[in-house]
Amino acid sequence: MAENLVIVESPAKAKTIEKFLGKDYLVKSSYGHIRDLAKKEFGINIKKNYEPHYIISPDKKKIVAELKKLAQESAQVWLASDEDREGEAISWHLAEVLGIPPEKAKRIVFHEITKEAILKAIQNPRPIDQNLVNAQQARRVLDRLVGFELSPVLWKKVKPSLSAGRVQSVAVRLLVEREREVLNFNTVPVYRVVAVFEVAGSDGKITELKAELDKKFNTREETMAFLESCKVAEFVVEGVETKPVKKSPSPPFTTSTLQQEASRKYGFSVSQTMTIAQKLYEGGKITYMRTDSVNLSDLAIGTTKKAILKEFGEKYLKTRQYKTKSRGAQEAHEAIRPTYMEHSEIAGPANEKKLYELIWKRTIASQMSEALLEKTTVNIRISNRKETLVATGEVLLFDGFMRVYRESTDDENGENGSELIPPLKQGQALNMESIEAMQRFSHAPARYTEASLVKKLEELGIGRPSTFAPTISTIQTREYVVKEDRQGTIRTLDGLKLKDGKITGFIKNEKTGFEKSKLFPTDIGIVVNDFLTEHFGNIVDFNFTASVEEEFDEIADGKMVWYEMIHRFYKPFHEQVDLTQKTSSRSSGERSLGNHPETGEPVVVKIGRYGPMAQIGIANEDTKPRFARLAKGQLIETITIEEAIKLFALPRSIGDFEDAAVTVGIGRFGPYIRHKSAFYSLKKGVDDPMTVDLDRAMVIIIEKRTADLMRVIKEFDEEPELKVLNGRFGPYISFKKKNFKIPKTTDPATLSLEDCKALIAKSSNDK
DNA sequence: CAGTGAGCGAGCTTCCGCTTGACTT
Repeated sequence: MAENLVIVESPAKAKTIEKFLGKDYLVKSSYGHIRDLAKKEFGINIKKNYEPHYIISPDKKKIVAELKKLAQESAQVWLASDEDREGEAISWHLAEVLGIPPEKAKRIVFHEITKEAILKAIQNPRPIDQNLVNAQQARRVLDRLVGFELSPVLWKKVKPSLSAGRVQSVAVRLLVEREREVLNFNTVPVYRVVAVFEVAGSDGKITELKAELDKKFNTREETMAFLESCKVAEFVVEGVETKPVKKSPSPPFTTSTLQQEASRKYGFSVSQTMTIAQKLYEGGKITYMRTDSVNLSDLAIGTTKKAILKEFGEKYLKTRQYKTKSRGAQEAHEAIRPTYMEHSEIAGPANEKKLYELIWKRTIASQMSEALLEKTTVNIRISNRKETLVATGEVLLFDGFMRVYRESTDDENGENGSELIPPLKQGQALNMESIEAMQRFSHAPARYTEASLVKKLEELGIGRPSTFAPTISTIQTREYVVKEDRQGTIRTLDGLKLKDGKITGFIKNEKTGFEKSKLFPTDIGIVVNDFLTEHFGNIVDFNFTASVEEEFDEIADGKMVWYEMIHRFYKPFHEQVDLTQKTSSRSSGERSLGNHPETGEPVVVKIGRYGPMAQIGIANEDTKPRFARLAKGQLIETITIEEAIKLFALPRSIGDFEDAAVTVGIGRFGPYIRHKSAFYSLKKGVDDPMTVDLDRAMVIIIEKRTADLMRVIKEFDEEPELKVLNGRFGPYISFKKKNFKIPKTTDPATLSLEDCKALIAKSSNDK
């Protein structure tokens, strides 16, 4: 039996550390937190100074029992969870559960997984920092109180099963506010003018020089007048300015910057990025992937330096240490970097290779020289106008870090003046080749992607590296938000061109409103957000987290008592919850669209029991209202009365087949055909429910019937409720609406009724 | 799975932050 038991948070970390420590040390992992607040009565005794009631999480019972046993058998237990608020609390919970008095606990911390760092940590144990633990308890209790008091208000006032919380509700608010900015954006066209000049070099070769006018015109008339004057104008170089520009590399990856870059460069969702990174981490290929630190260990900087010298030479080397700038960072780990910098690539699945290379390049680049550019600006005077034409160009003098890595931006229509400027002298007259004026529309702020929302949350200090991906998925599973593509429309732009003394008009088409994998708030998201901002504005305030974080820091410094801080927050908050429960009315987001043009009945849209819907007419003794669900992409806030009325064209009857009526409608899962009480989905992008005809419907019905036949591997006359079917995950047994697995070694076609029943019985016994 | 659109109303839902697998119909 080992003399020493070391407990860390992550099993992969345990494996690595065990190698450094040798035989006398057994290194185990707690798999994160082992206890949490009970669910009953908040798990908090509000009357008794908010005393938390912790229980061992069900999925941790096994590991806790194992750790308990090992702790008893060991002479010493080293608590080596991360050095931050949560890590300190994990150690404290472990000490409590394993029966170690906190003052006797051997708490050790290290920020990098190297032999030196760990041996040093072992030599410097300390007691558990109770103040830091209390800061964590305050954080935990506050989040529970907010979440478990606000959510039930929503169940009562909006819809059951909804949720609210310090983090998710702000995330939704950001999306709702951005959506409104986009929808209310007033786009205005202006004319942008670009002139092309021909410049002869010393060798007689002609190069083009493009210059943009420093003014944009609002009307066609103004633009025409400008071009008219250019017909007779002379163009002279007024000034040439060149200045050197340095570009520095970005710091190494944190969780949030990795999610952003993987999204921009490869289109990965944030959870996809985290799953791939987890694989790389478990395989020992990268350091820990949930971090807010940009710090690199000395060892890492050393090996990075070596790799740069070997691949690119001394000219490209410039080592540096970066400082974290994000709010509330706790820096328990290093930045995300390759474990071994000498491996510029790895073997494995394509996505893992891609992400690894991205991390490798980013890390390498962070220790490379700045890129040197020369930026040139040329001002060109127009003899008969006061406006100036400006040409800008950039020349790369030394690539530096850009040789391996360039960061992408969220701005898709980024236009960089990176053209080469021919040598020019002040006072030089230029030969105008043509001038083009093109309409350009101002565009609304961009909608958030998953990754850009994470970026924003991090800027506001809301959420942690371990919760960014789960938060993004929570707001989607609650259906506050959908991730979607939008087709967009074509818009026609007006253009004017001056060439050879003549002005001609032309048009150009441009795609607008096109969106790819963007987050859109739903009606539920909007209604919940408006309700929360109206009644609990302080909780969904963008600075709420930042201000409570300041108080948590005070608690951690021993300058504030944690439950007193909670009390100051809870008292007014709870009163507000009570007041809202009692006085506010139900919130359905109802919006009146006016009256039906033919029948005069009122048309309204609101959230009903089954989601957003339109209603024509009101319920009373003689009239019954009609209902229709809103289509995908339609919002209560923006739908027009015409669009709403159109929804009532469905379901429509399209004829008879096999002596039964065939109808077409749109349901919760999209457009469908209904025939003899069976449903058949319409093909996405192929069939339109408004135009689909009987012939096409018959084809769909027959296709579905054949597909269903193929699905059946075996049926039994004696037991019609039992079937062997082919499903998404392979063959399975279906019995009384329940499904059962078939062992992979068994050929499903050979199963007898008895075999199936045996498999069902076996599966039931396992549970 | 998809149709519906009220108030007889059981019992349930829910937070954030640490960690990984389990395992889908």
